[in-house]
Amino acid sequence: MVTLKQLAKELNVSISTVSKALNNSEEIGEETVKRVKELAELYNYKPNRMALSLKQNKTKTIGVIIPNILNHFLAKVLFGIEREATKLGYNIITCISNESLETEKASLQLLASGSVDGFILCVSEETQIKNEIDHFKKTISQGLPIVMFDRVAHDVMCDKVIVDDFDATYNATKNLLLENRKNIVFISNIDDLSVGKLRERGYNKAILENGGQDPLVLRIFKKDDHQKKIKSFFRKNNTIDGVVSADSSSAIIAINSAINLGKKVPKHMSVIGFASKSDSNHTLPRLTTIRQHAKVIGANATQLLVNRLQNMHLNEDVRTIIVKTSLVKNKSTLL
Amino acid sequence: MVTLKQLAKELNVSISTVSKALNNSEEIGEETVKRVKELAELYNYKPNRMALSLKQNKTKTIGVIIPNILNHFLAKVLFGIEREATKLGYNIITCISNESLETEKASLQLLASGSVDGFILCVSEETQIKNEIDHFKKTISQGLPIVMFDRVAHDVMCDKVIVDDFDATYNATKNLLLENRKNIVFISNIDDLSVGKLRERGYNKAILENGGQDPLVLRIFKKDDHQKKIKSFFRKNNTIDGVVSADSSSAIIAINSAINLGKKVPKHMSVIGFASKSDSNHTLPRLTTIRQHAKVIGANATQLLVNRLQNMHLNEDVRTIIVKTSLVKNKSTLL
DNA sequence: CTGAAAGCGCTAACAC
DNA sequence: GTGTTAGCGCTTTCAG
Repeated sequence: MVTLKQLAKELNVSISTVSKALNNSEEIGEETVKRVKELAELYNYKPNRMALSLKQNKTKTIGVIIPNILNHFLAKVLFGIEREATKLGYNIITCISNESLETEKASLQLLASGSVDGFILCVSEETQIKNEIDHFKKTISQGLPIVMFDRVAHDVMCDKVIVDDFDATYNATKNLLLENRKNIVFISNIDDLSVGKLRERGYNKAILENGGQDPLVLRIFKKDDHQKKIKSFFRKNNTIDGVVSADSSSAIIAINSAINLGKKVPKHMSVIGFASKSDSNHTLPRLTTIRQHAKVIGANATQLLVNRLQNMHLNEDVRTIIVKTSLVKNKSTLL
Repeated sequence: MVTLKQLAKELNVSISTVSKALNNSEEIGEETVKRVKELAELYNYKPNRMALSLKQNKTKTIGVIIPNILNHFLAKVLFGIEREATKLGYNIITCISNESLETEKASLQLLASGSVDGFILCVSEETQIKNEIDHFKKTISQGLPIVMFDRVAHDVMCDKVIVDDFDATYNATKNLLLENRKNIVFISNIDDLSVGKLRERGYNKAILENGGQDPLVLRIFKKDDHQKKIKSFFRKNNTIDGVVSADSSSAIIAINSAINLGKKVPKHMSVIGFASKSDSNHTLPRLTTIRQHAKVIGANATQLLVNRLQNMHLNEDVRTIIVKTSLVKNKSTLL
């Protein structure tokens, strides 16, 4: 890596002259600027980012902490964050908390010591269960803004980007009721999470408003054999004619299990689930999906953070952006 | 962020005393060390990473450039990299090339100017097609080691971690031949990639060796409607009794399409595909899968890089690690 | 127009 | 034992 010092030496000028020339300062003579720029070009000079960061006390880097990168939704948000960050001239340092509070804390700590200008994060499961928020508050009070997305800690004052989870399942369930479905089950493998709870409540509300049946919830746990659990549930509850799923995997398995049991989808059973476009290709008929617009969420979060970083002095009020889901109707439902 | 300077001032000692005390230098008096550490603890002092990086000319950060984070295999490798890097005391900066040569170049350039100590990357599709390697060579000659995984540029001298793609499909196809399948098709949506080509060749070899049929390849392109293409292929080629798939999506769609057309899997048709465990849950019967051990690949790549970083002076020979796939037999095949 | 010097936060060789 | 100083690469004020 060539430095200003080396360029200066070779050109027989001072370091500051080189620096100014490269930064198009008006102070430097035209001729000198030309000479400097040519040599810099030749040697492919790029200012050292660490030195710049140290000097300017900003890193142009965003710390991203997500609980699980193998979750397709979270990966997609990360994609959105990366793309927007790159566009705005920021890099991202990614840490994976693995749903662990300790790991989340450690990553926050580590990156807070000068590696990043701020954070975008999705709260880990353990953190949500234990309702710990001190580490977030501490980070913010150190002058590092945080933007939370999807799973957020409501008691932390910071910018947030969330999904209208409640409305999404409420509307999806309403849709199935409109199809005159009489026995709709809600399937979830994320009932520990804030968003999982919201989704369940949306379903509950729609069912209770309608009054035709009682809410019926099938909870899937990590240790379960998902296929076996769903299939045997359908076998025992033979009158199920509708499924609302809080996650994509359960929805896919639900359709395939129903077909395996000889049912026709959507003739005998309609299925709606939170999923992405590629997921919906994994069933025939294609899954009617609740889309969360993950990339938009990532982009929004990034914009919120960068905006705050660039207006730190203004001390703006915190904002919460709600990204509306949309219901993409495919062939696993009638209407 | 509290600095050494502030601690020194408050303790009425010099900056270097504080620094030495915190670094357990033998030079400093016991009493002083204690005072310093207590205050540092109180203020939660952490050395500034940028300053350290600048001083020591190493960032303890790895640049990771991957073509597409929405690809489950790549996301999983990233997960493996992150976990191993964290374990070894490194952070990762992630850039997504989006399969674009230009983006890949830009990321490499940007991070090479002092942000990272080295790179782990998977070559983008465009880069492979155009067979460009200058940017890699340049980076390496600047003193930044590169480790390539999965899709590699063979003409670049660097450490590599690859998969035995050829053997994997060769063996998988052999397996179907052992089941006495007579009309086996190879389905791929990645035939542009080096790994896609290797997988096809493995299939070809097994088929040709056997001599019962000619190789038969169905290529899926991004713009295609994958479901439609596979389903109509099966309709037109009604005697297909075996599928080897180079990607998970095609395998899943193949099974579900076959079932949709009234065939029994694996009675009438066996299917094997590259896929992960979670993918194999998306069909009933579960997909017999070729597992690539993505996390292991990520961990190996990280170890190679860190090892090289820590032994830069030794100038060791480059190494290529081949991570063997394994064939996980589920119920979409007979044997 | 150009250069010297200070300083970002830290470490380490070298005084005292 | 503790402090002074130089220097990592850069920007920027202030002198010349």
